[in-house]
Amino acid sequence: MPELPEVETIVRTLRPLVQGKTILRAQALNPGSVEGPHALTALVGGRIRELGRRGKLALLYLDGVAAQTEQIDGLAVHLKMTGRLFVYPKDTATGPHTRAVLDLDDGSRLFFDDARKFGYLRVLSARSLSDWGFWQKLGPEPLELDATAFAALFRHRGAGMKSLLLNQAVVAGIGNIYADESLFRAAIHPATKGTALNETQLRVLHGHLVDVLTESIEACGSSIRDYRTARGDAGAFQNAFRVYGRTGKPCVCCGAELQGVTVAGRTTVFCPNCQNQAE
DNA sequence: AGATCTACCTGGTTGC
DNA sequence: TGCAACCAGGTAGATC
Repeated sequence: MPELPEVETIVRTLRPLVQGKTILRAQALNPGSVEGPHALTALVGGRIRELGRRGKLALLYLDGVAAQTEQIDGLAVHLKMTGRLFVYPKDTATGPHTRAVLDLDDGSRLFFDDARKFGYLRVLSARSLSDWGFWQKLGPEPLELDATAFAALFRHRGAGMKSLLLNQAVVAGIGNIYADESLFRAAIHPATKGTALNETQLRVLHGHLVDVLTESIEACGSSIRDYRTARGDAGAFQNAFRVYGRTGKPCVCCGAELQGVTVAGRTTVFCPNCQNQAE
């Protein structure tokens, strides 16, 4: 389940494989995997200038493409649960879960594989972005915020912290894993309202969130099931989880049994002893 | 405003 | 062995 560190790792491993190459052919094997006003074929002729990331979106920026009268700026990819981006050698056959293929001018093939079809590709243009509510509402990048700016996002929010961290309009790129891990490290109960936390507690949370994201990026992300880097390697950060996926196991700090509950519609794991419920 | 529920989708796991 | 039930989870949209 790619969140910010996994998408960042994919972008970093993909960059040397595709940067500078030109897209000769673009096919959507599953039409439902392409969103927005443009067909995937609008990318043909574009040269991949740079790769980037925004929240959980991987971004390919293109030079030199215009579809009809519109300038095409690039491609956004949301991997959701099971999406993967892989570069294969010339003539590699598509697999049962390949949803889209970009053929590059050196013969290599960039596959978008997605078993569950939750993920999508979206061709970017001025029109495509202005139509895209999710993009327009995306909150700031957590690794680009200082503690003061981070705290300001939550201070006046009445919703629970877990729900706020998962809300991409509040802060971008956090999913279930890093929400649980950062709340545990900060000793904050997932249901604590933003308004119930003081400036110091929010600053502490910011520090732990930055740590957890940075450590995970250094470990090339967390591989639970499907996630792989663009080179096909598994990440290693799953070995550093303190709460995620550890329901019923002892807390690494106090030994209490970790509790699994549903918060904000998600499986949530926390330590009932270390993470006190604030009012 | 916030919480909760449902839909989307299907491979993997669990239970009988 | 076979198969049904259930789970994982990000986002959109509806409802309370």
